[in-house]
Amino acid sequence: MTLADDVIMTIGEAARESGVTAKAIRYYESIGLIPKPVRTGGNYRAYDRRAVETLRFVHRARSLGFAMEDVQRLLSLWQDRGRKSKDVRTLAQAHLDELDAKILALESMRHAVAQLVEACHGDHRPDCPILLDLAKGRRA
Amino acid sequence: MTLADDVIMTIGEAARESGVTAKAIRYYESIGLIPKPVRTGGNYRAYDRRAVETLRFVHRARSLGFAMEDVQRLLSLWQDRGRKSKDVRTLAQAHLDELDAKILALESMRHAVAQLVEACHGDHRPDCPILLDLAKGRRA
DNA sequence: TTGGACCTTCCAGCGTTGGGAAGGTCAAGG
DNA sequence: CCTTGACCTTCCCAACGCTGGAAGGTCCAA
Repeated sequence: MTLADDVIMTIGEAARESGVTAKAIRYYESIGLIPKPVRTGGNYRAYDRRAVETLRFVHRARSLGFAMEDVQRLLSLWQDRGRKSKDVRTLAQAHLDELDAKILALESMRHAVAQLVEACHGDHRPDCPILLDLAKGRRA
Repeated sequence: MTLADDVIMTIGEAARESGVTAKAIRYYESIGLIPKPVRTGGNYRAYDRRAVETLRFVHRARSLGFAMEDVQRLLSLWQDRGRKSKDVRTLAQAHLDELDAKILALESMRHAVAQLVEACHGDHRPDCPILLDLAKGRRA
């Protein structure tokens, strides 16, 4: 146990514990992704262990590339005891498909750019197949 | 020759010829990526063959994933007769490295998400390794 | 009491368009 | 000549997911 059950943190501490910046935490709150925390006498946001766990959940989901909308749905499913794992899996599978599409697009670009780089001798002379390609559009 | 030397086009025609939308052409002009075209009596932008070639150049560069800043530099190099092909190649190589980095990052995500999807049986039951992972942070 | 580290809210901006409103221009057809 | 409709103009807003900064309040320790 790193955290006791009754620990109350400021936004800065919650940020360090969760990996989400304080700015981002306020932003998540503003868009309704996470609930509004209670406030201290000095109007500071006060986070408990549970809130920090939620933040960590969000942080991990974001780091896996899930869009905010997906994170919202994942959070709902997480908190829904009656969820069907199928719904979670479907969401993740859709994200996987998106990742694949992005990777394919990037690899296609990578291939084309790599060919151009290879074709260019890269010396002091002005002749350059890269510029010729961009200008005329020859795709080998 | 598809285009005669003295053809003058409206923004819509230039858009169709170049692959860049009219909206994007105006944007490129607003940020100084392309020069301001002359205007007709009715205040319409008038593009000649050269301008459309430039737009096509931009379009191809963008489609290869070059950032606007890079496109700007590529345009300059293109128009510089005294350029060194080395400079062009260096730019393209840097972009290639960026593409590789992005692909690696996405593939790392893809790997993690794929594992989660595989681990989840995806039926009517609520138990779901995906949510467990996001919550507890176990990365296999 | 003073300093400095933290917190607060609000506003603005990043990049690359796309959408849409409100209005001007132009060519063709009646 | 007038209308129609396709095109053009400028301008502002939305998207994404935050980040930065300004102006000011709170808290703790020396």
